[in-house]
Amino acid sequence: MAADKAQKRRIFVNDENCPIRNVVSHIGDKWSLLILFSLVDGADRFNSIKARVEGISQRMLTQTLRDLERDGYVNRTVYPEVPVKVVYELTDLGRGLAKPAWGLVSWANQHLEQVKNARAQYDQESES
Amino acid sequence: MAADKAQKRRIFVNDENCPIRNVVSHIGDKWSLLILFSLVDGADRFNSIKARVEGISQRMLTQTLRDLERDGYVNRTVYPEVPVKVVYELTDLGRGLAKPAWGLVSWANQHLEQVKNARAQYDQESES
DNA sequence: TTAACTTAGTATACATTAGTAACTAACACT
DNA sequence: AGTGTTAGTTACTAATGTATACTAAGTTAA
Repeated sequence: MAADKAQKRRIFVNDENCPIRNVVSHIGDKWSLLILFSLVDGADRFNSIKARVEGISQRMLTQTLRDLERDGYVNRTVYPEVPVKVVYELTDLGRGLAKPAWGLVSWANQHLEQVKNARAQYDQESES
Repeated sequence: MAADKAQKRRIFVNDENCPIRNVVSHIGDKWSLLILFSLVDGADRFNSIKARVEGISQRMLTQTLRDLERDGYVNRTVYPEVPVKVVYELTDLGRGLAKPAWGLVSWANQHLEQVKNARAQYDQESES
C-alpha cells in the first residue's frame, strides 16, 4: 500500500502496437538511418546513394530501401530510360521521422566523447 | 559549376567517430531502449527488469545491461547479500540519452498507424 | 556483329550477431 | 539431503549482414 515508491511500468514488447517494436527497431538497423539522412538533402538515385553511404553493399541497399519504402518513408520511381533510372526520395512521413531521429543523432554527436571514454575505462577495468 | 543543386554529403560510416555507428546503432538493437526506459522510473534489480521487459531472456538482459554499462548509460551495483542483489540504475549520461530517445519513440507512437497502413498497402500491392 | 559498358538489381555462399533452453554458483531454509 | 533464491554462463539454433559473382535490357565502339 505504501505509495512512496512509484509503480513501475511493465513494458509490453510483444504488443503488436508497440512503437519501439514497430518503428524504432526497424530504423535501428545498420543502414536505415544512414540512407534516410542521405535522402534529406533531396532525391537521389540508387548508385549515387550507394556511393555516398560508405561501405554499403548492393544487397543491403536494395533491401533497406525496400523496407523504408514498405514503411512509407521513401518513394521509389522508375524511369524506363536506358539504362534504367531509379530515383528514391523521402515522403512527408520520412521527413517527419528524420526530425526526432536527427535529435538522437545530434545528442550522440555531442556525447560521443563521453561514451568513448566510458567504454575505454570499462575495457581497461575488465582486464584481469 | 552550377550551384543550383546543393552539394550532397557523403556519409562516412566507417569513420570511428561516426555517431550513428558509435551510439545510435548500439542503442538501436532489440532491447537497449526498452531497458533504458524501464530504468527511467528508478533503479531496479536484474530479475525485476526481466519481469517488466516482456519476453527478454536472461542472456540478452545480461548482455544488453553489460553493453549499456560499458557505454556509461547504466551503473551496476552488487550487494553481497544472500542471495546476491544486483541493482542497475541510469547514470546522468543515460538519463540524457533517454530524452532524445523518447522523442523518437513518441514520434513512432503518434505515427504508428500511418506506418502500419503504408505497410499493409505495400504488401497488398506486391501480391501478384 | 559481337564485345564491352551502363544501371539496378538477384543468387549464392559464408560470417556475424541475436536468441533459446538448459545448466551453474553460492548460499539459506527445512 | 533436498528445495529455493538470484544472477548469471554455456552450448546450441535462428536471423541478419557481407562478399562476390551473376543477370536483364539495352547503347556505344571496333
